[in-house]
Amino acid sequence: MPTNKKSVDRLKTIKPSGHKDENFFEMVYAVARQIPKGRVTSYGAIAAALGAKSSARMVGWAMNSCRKARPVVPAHRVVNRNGMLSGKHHFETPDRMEKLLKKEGVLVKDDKIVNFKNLFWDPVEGLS
DNA sequence: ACGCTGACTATTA
DNA sequence: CTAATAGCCAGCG
Repeated sequence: MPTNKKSVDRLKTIKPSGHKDENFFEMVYAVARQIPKGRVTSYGAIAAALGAKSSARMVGWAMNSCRKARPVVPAHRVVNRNGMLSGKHHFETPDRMEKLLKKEGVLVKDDKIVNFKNLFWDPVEGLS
């Protein structure tokens, strides 16, 4: 899959074990875990950071498996490009995501993150 | 092996 | 402005 060299190298620094793309999920998790508390990012942004710009869907799929991920993955900080909580129905309870976000100071209105533009965290910038 | 599904997105109408 | 479309690719029946 993916492999934007720069991004991958940077990720290896964070999560050294990279050699194969089986780690795609792990890489996604690695990025997700870097999201600062109270900030959010998008599936596409993560995908782009991994060099898989057009595979945002796989990032979402990775999130699907994040329940069993070892260190906890803050999946609630990952939303779609419009700042909408498209994945809330995949949590234990539909209101889980929203609650976690509010707990971190992120306001949510109509399944959409308020002031999303300012709260958005770009993985590429964040990891640089 | 095949086709459908989807926590996405960018593009076109 | 909204709606349909087409890439995307790992699971699952």
